[in-house]
Amino acid sequence: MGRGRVQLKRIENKINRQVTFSKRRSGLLKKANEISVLCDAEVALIVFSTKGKLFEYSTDSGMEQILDRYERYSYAERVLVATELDQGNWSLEYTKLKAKIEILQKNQRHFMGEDLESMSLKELQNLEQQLDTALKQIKSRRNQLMYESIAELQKKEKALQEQNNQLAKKLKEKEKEVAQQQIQWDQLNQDQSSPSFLLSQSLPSLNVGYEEATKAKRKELDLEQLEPSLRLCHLG
Amino acid sequence: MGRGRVQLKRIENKINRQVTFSKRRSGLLKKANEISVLCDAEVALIVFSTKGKLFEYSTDSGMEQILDRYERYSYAERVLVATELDQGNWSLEYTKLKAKIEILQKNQRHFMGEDLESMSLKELQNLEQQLDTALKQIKSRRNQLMYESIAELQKKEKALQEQNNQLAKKLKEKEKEVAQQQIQWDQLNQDQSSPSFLLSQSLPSLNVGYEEATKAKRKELDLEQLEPSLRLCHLG
DNA sequence: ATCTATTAATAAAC
DNA sequence: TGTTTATTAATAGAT
Repeated sequence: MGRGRVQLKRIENKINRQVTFSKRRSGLLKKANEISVLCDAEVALIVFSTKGKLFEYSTDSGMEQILDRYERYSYAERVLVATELDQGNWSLEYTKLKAKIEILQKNQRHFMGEDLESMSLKELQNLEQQLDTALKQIKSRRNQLMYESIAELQKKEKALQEQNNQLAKKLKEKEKEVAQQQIQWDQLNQDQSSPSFLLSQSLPSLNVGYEEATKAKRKELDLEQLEPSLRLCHLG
Repeated sequence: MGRGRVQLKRIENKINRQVTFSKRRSGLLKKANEISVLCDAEVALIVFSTKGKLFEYSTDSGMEQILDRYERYSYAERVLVATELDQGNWSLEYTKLKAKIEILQKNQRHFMGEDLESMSLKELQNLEQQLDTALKQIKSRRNQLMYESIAELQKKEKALQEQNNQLAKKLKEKEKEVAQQQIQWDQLNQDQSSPSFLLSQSLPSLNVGYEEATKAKRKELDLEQLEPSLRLCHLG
């Protein structure tokens, strides 16, 4: 039927094959429907194009029901055949897996942010949410490690800062001490330079004055200098 | 085709119907085979006669194979097509998404490292690679931020450490200075105390005793108290 | 997608 | 069922 007859073999021309597929497919579906109606038969027709697109026809009883009926009907026979051909199971498994991978890859494209044009907002939202969940698991361990690292560094920083403050404080006090002694030293120096000639004249009252000043100074040091250092040791 | 056309309705005459069924059945199977061969399509055809007898055709990949593929493929898609027709756009979207989510979730289980028993090595390899790629993108930004944070903390730590060292150094020098002045002071004190007790012999030894005790104490504190605290700073 | 020449399918009869 | 035949339907190739 058509201009010239066709051989029953795969049409190599891609375009021709596609066109023929389209035409014959509709014809097949039509005939499936016709026999179903005319002859009161239950028909299920499944066609996958080369590209993997699905076309189907089924009597109004519904595809699922017919397939169930088929399963029931052919159960015994099929089990036998399957057992007999359990050597052929291998290539069967292969085809099975191939088909599975087909689906996985399609979804994986979405997981990888590709092929998103075909997705609705809602679908994208779902995808995003699921990806978030998946990522959380994997990021978890790494984050944990990094957070620990940061926390430790911060702790270290804090400790160093504290020590820094302590040292600064101590330093300041030491400087004060130095300044104080400088003053004393200067005073002494002064006291000595003028009474130095009195000293040779043996003036005793100066000695008492010196003792008193030294004693006071010593007391001050004990309180202000030694105590802080002790405190530091306790804190360190 | 045939003598006179036929209406598309059930043939009431039982004999006619049976005859037509037989003829059309073989025609249908033939055409199914033809499209399969010509167009490289996967076809499954199941026909139950009124009497319940089964006739079937399937591409050489095998009926079971095709039905499995159908189940997988149409699980989501079929629901769409079926409901697309008699439902409005709104519930259409809903059904569509529901079906799609179903598929996504199945694959997402794999993406989340669950339900892996059912996966082949090849599938697992694919999954792993895809996940790696996807994760890289998302981890990138976060890692960048965290690395920056760590680097900054380390820099800060180093600066503080340096400052600490500087302070410790300065402190040491100040102490040295203090000690130096102490010596000078003591010397001065001695120079003064010997001529002074020549003048007043009443209670000079008490003063000397005080001086000596104070000096000893001071030394002890410098060595045992201040040094450890400095050491601590270097280690901190 | 639409058209048409041609083949294929098949209804009716045997 | 299988054949034959008249007729319609399907469709290959072209537009």
